[in-house]
Amino acid sequence: MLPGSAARPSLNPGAFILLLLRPHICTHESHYSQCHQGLRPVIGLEAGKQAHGIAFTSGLDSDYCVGASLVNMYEKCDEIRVAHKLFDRLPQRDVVSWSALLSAYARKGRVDVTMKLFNEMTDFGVEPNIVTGNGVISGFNHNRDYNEAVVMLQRMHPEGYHPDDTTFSSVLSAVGDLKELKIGVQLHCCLIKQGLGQKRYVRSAQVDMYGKCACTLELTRAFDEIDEKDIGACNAVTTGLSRNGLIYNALKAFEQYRDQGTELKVVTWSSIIAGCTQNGRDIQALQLFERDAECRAKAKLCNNTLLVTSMWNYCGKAAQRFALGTGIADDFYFGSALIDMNAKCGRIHMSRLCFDKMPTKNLVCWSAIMGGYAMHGKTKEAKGIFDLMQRAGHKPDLISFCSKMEHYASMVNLLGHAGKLEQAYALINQMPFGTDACVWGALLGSCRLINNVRLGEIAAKKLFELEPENPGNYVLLSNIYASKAMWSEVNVVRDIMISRGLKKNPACSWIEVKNKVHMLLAGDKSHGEMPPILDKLNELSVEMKKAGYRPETDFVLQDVEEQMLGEHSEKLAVALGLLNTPPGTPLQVIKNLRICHDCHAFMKFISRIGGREIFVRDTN
DNA sequence: CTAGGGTTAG
Repeated sequence: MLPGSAARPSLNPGAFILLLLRPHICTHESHYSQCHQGLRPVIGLEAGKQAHGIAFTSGLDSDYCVGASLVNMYEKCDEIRVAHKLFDRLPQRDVVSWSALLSAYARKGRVDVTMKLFNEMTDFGVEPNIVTGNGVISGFNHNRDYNEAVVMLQRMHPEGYHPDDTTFSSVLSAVGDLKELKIGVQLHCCLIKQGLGQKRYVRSAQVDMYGKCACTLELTRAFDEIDEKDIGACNAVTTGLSRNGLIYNALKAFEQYRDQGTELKVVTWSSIIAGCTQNGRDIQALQLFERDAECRAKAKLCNNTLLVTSMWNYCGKAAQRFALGTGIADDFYFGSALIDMNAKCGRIHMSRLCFDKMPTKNLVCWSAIMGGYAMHGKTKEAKGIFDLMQRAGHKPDLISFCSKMEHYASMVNLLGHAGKLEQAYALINQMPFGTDACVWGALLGSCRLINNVRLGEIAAKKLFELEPENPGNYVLLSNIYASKAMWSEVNVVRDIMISRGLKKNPACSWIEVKNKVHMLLAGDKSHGEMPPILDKLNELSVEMKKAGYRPETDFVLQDVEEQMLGEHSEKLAVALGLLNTPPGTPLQVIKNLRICHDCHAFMKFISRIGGREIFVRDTN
């Protein structure tokens, strides 16, 4: 929305346009302070187009400064073709507009075009400068073309540009991602020689690089040598330490910094929370995130990694309320986290809303929504997103391939559940980028459904190579054998399990009721409400039988051990939820193993007769 | 005269 005071004559019109264009990336405080003179920052492509319109009608669009800014704006809004067209029409093209265009192509991963234009600009009588090179490097980094970033540095050097602090900061980051410690150390030496050793960005970039290369000693030294430890340095040391498992030290650094009283930014919080959750410190993560009494009461129960999901569910909603009010949700990282969180909590529709709301999207956002759809078995939507993403010019990377893997896995699941095992197997063989455990796991699970020994053995063989430590695969295969009374094969699989020291994970489900998380083990007598839960289940099974429901006896065999102990844990959790929440409340259950067919039928039935939304997810 | 392009941490 354009501010009403747009035509305010006291403002220099050129400056006004710049104000309008700049804040969509909202980084410079100076712009904010200027904005406070009656102008509010505008965000997104629509606003940018309006600004372009005003520039056009006032004839300012031919100004070469405004032009360069417009090129930049269109690129940041993911409209590189418009940006290039605008560039071509600029009456005057100087090093700044060239640089804007170059970094635009670099950000898109168009290495060829970038380098072609880089060579071409001299023919037009415009000499690239250090900022041009830095822009290209930054663009490559942004697109995770780290190798290209390093190559660009090497290219700049003989051409007589002296790398500056910006160059070193971004190249160090790239080198870290490449884990090229040797180059990192060389750069460290170079920058000291050039007297850039005390620059702020360079310092935290060094800490970051050593962290990414797993050199915690050097990391700590680099951090200690920083005289003025600012927020960037602290974020770098925190992530660097927790990324290498030194979560205790990371927390210490974080707390030291927090207690200085300086304002913490979203990245600081998210990095320490990510550090905690990745290192099994869920409770700390929870406490850090929300020091709320209610939440802490819950934290006492939260001593299991799986409960992170539940924590996100609770904290995530609060975070979302906060984020949507402040515009933080538009941030790539936060936005992606919201998309991911909502999907994991069964709110795929909300994920899509968050995704659609983001004014500009990067690869991570696309991957998050695609992964969400894949997670929910919505293969058509996932595929649609994948195609849209490519049309939007994003090169799928490892993460999108992982999502794509999940997408394939859910296709395999769908085919398998429809009894089309051969087709599922054929699909796996056609996968263009190799396979992984989740795809084979889907096939094995499907084989168990209809007890197909031949394909089950193929899938299991792959899985035993890919994840020899996962007991679930052995159990599934032995169950397939058991269903066909192939007892000697059952014993062989059991023996392998024993010889590898693997035990079947005990089945366990979690449910959140009245802000408390309850853990239910099959046949667990320690839960205080077990008698009413069992009564409720009896009552339900009577109703179900009346409605013509017959338990699928074969599948009861599936988890003989769990069955012997009593009711499956997810049934217990649902019964607890039914007893303790008003009618119509949705129930969310998390289970550590896969849900069995019988329980699935049970859930569907309860959902129908009780008019409840029931959401059960496993650990994947 | 100035403005416009590039800097780290999840």
